[in-house]
Amino acid sequence: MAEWQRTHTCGELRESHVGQTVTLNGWVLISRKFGNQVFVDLRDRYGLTQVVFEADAEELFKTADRMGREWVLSVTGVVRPRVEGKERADIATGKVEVEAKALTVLNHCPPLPFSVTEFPDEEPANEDLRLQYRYLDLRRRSLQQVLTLRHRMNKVIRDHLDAKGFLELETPLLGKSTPEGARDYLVPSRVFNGEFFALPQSPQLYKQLLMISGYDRYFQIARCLRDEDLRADRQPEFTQLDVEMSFVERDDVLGLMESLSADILQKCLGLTIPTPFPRLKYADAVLRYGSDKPDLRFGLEIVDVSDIAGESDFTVFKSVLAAGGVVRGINAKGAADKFSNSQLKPGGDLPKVVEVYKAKGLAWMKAEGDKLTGSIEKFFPDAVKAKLKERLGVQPGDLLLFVADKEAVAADALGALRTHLGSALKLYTNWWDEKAAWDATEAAAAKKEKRPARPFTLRPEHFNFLWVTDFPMFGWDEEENRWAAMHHPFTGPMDEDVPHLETNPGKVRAKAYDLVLNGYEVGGGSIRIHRQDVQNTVFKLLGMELDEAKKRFGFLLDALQSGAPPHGGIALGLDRWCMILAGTTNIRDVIAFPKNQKARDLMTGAPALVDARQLRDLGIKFS
RNA sequence: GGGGACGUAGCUCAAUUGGUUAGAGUACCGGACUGUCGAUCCGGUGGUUGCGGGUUCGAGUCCCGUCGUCCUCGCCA
Repeated sequence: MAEWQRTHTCGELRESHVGQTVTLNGWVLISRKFGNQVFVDLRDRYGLTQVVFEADAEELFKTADRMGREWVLSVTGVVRPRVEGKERADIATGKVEVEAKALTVLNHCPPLPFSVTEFPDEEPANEDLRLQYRYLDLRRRSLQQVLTLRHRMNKVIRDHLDAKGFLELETPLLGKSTPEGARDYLVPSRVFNGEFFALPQSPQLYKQLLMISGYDRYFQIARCLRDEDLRADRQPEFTQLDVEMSFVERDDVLGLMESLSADILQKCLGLTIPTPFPRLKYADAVLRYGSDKPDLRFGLEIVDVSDIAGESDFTVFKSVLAAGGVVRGINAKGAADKFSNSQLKPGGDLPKVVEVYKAKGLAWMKAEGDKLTGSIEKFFPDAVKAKLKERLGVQPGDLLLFVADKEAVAADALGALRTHLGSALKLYTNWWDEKAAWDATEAAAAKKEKRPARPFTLRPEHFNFLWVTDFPMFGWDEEENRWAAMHHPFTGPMDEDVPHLETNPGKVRAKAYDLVLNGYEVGGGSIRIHRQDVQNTVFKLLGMELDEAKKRFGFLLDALQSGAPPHGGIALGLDRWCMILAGTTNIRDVIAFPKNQKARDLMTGAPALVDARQLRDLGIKFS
């Protein structure tokens, strides 16, 4: 062992180590000169230890006085208790310090573009700067904690599935482009000029083939790649827990995921969450919450009032209904005085929320005493008002909001409005907001009372799981003027809907399910088609003639008639899981080296131009 | 492809209605200091206001263009 190598980590020393000579390796978080001592906080990912350089050790003292932040040190010294009354309750090593006897400066460090040290009241540097110097950003305590959490989550998953007999199997990255779904990232072949591999959007086809091969319980923590526009919760490459099982029905998959989810929350966060999770059919989710991934931490349900609106004299409502649209509303209980007229009128906060989804406007009424008021009230006869009040459960002080539009527009708009209202009216809070408030007050109190700060306690209700089931099998693609698979073309139809496949595809429901956590889609899967004839019918419906399907998926069609067992599975979006468990709303915060919003890596600069020679080898020319 | 927000010192931000030499905190450099711990105190360095053009006696501020970042609709089976 080299003489500078550590004997302990920076988070390890306690009173029991007093008197021992130890060697620590780490980074200088900060150093403070005060009279005859230089105090250096030495940091590694395990913690923080105070190292003291005394003035009588002249050479050491002089070097220590010159040291800057982020120098890399090896310090050998003696563990001693801190001076009485100077112990720190808020850090694990706070009862002791190390008196330096020898120092090796392993590396210097110039002042960095931004601070690695984090303070509660300090904004972190701009994200693009942090992404450019991601290796420095990753030194920050909060990111180290997130990546540690992510490791723990992966470990729980592997242990859990291994214990249940699942095999972790790998599938290729270089595959074949498939026509359905997202845009592929393509990889040109040097050997076959003009031909391309596609990076996988998911291991979907391979895992089905593994089932046919008899590996009846498979999983993989797999990277997936999709060349589509990004969002706060989307990256071009992301990680899925991919799972597939044979000889199972839907409830087997859901049950497995419930026990896995409970295990993750137990072992990562110490939380016991109730199982089984509630289930909601897709049609109900869209009708009552305006979303296929509703956040059920709060109520505020959407109510259809089309029939009642038809009895009013309000031409806006009546013309929408005549055109086949719907009128739906939300009763924001007790919110009549929470929004000003300027927030409600066209161009105001609330109408803006629905306009994003192409809704033509937002109508409203307020319940003042027994009366309904507002500009559209006059179009509603008393008898119709009474029906409206009953349908929406109106009480004095309520605010009623209505959208009249095509069904899909009304659902989307009211779904977004519901989320907006839930947040604005504080019907729910994200746990990290509660934690931030707790930490601020608790830290102050703890300092005053000279005691350790009590950590924020998570509660099971901070994590609201939900299954959404019974998705439609197909959706009509307006652009391409054809049916498109809602989930993917291998999703099995519900048995009782099979007869409608060719007569009424829009009515066919799929054996598909999504897992929703706090309004985020964190998983999705289905029971697959395991019969070639059904698969052929589906391809035909999707506008793929048999020989075309054979060209694209021939291997799968052959496999399906080579003894395919009934099978199904699911994929969990682990980045989103980690994001919610870590308490952030930005997926980049839980990925070590993420891409930016335009899918560029700001640190390496990728994607980038390549040498002309590389292009020539690949047979690629740009016009 | 559309909509929105933002871009000022290394970093985080301020700068009144278009008006003096663009400020503060922090970082950095120098000094003081016998138990500091986000030390404190004193002093100092640091600016192409993203870039280009325009309006004006005068532009960080207004206009046009452009680049970049984030959020979002479309898109993402």
